Amino acid sequence: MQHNLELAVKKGFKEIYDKEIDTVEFQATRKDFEGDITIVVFAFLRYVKGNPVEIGTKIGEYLKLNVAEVEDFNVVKGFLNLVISDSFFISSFNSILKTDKFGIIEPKENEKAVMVEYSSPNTNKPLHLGHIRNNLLGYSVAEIIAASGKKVYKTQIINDRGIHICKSMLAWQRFGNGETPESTGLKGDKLVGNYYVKFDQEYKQEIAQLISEGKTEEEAKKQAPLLLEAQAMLLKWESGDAEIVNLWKTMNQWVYTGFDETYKELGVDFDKNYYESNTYLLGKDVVADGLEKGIFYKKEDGSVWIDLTEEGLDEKIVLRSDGTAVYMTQDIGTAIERFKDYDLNELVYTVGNEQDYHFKVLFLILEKLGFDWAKNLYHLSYGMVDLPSGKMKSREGTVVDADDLMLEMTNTARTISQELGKLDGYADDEKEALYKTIGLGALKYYILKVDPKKRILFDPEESVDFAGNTGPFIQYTYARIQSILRKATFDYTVEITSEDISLHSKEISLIKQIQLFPEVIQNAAKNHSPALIANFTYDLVKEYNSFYQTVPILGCENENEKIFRTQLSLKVSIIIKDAFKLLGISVPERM
RNA sequence: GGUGGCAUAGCUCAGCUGGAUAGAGCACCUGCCUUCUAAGCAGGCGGUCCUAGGUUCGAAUCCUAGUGCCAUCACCA
Repeated sequence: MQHNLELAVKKGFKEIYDKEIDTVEFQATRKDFEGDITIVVFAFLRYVKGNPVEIGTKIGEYLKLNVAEVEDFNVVKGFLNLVISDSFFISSFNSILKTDKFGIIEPKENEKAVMVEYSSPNTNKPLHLGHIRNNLLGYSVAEIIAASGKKVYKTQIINDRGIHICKSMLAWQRFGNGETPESTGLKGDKLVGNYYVKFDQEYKQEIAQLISEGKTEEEAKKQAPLLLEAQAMLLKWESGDAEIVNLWKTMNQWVYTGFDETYKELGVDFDKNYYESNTYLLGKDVVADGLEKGIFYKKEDGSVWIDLTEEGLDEKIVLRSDGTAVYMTQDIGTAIERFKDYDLNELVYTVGNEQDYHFKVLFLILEKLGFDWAKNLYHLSYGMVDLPSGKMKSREGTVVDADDLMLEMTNTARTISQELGKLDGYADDEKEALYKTIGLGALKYYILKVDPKKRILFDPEESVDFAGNTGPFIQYTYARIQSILRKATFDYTVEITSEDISLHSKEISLIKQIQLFPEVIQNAAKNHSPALIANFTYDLVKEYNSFYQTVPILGCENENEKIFRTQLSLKVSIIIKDAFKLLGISVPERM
């Protein structure tokens, strides 16, 4: 439509003013003016001198005469508002109605894929609210990119080695009395997390003790026996000490079992897991290679660095003096590994904005090393989730636990649903499944509707809303449409044309909103932003509810109108479902 | 101190590549359930778009400087 108009406007300018126009600027007509699409006339003043109203009027007249769909026009200041005919909207809707998976593009064969990394937890503690944001974002962005027409692989790199896990292991050895998830009934990740906290408590006591014996705080922190022991344990692990490796395997397995449960509840999954214990040695040979090429340089003590001062950054270490790898080394190696493992073109890292600098450096290094895909690496950087009390800290127990939070959301959904009491005839297990759908819908929407890069302040005291711009509001609209469709026992598969009906303004608004969906998906994929999908869906639902409340659907006197409105409802519900799927949110048949 | 991000209604957030009188939700106030589910709809109240300059026919949006909050600048991850 826009394309046709653009051509017509260009042609009109040629005929009226004998001028070539490069582009025509369109926007949706604001609600308070008459019309459907607006051409910004100001932009033409570059080509033709004169009064914008006059120019707008001439172009308007030309379009009305030469473009069938343009029924009428009006000019307000420098804005040319065009009224588009019903027949355009009706035939546009008909083709949308016929399109299965409208707006969603299937990945092409033989095209290179995108890998999305998210979650990537440490194995010493349970997942918390921060991980929830990470998981929801990563999962959703992967879904969105897939819907935009690309093959996607979801992955995570599990931080299963290092001093942090040794701390949990040591505390368990010391104070655990052989506790297991089975013996305690605790989820494995919770049990291990408890020992991580236990370590910290005991460690702090030792520090206090040392300070009272006259050490400085700094000395005490470095000399506390527990820490020294944990470090010794790490060395043993690295040398392959059987007992330590066994303990490590056992405790990690506890954690994985716990994580799997949380991931399942949250509704996220992965195509491939990478483990740091397998990758932490990667990248060293690449560093050697880069050293030879002169990209890196060696300091006197043997450590290897890269100088990025010309790029406005610092010098960065890529290999320790003892030859061991740092985080950066490993990330270089892992990235290369992934491009070997899969036929990739892009790689998205879902990691908090505290690591902006790290990724900037990583991408730059890979580019300097000459990997042509380095320009297609993207750090999906998101803001922290803070509590009113400040930052969440696992060691201090000031975290909102992921499992607890999901449970609470389900409980809230249960309470509200029971108060409303609309679920007569539902079996108990159906009800429970529904509470989960609604509770998680509320949580996921709450987190995904905000721009990833902004920080979220989460107040556990104030529960997440279930009314207004929320997940349940949108789910509710879906359920209401399903109710209508259940009652629509007539045949509504026949095609309605502009011969049969004329459109209500609410129907036009609704069709206009529907038309945006494909573009929104592409935009969301390009910007890595589920928030765009959320906002679109909310607008769609608002339009629909207004339509629903204003005009009768099943109660229509006119058969053709009844059919058309049922079709509209059906398509809106499908788009709600598809859009929410991109956010990882499911929709209920009733609520 | 250097670098990066953020700043819009009392609160939580939209605002696409600059375009009309800056939009939603929550909260507060008014109406609407004998009609398709009121987790809804219609309306009201509420704004120096952090500040000051600049570019432009036109700036919440772009540029510069400043202020505030956050992050980051380790042979930690």
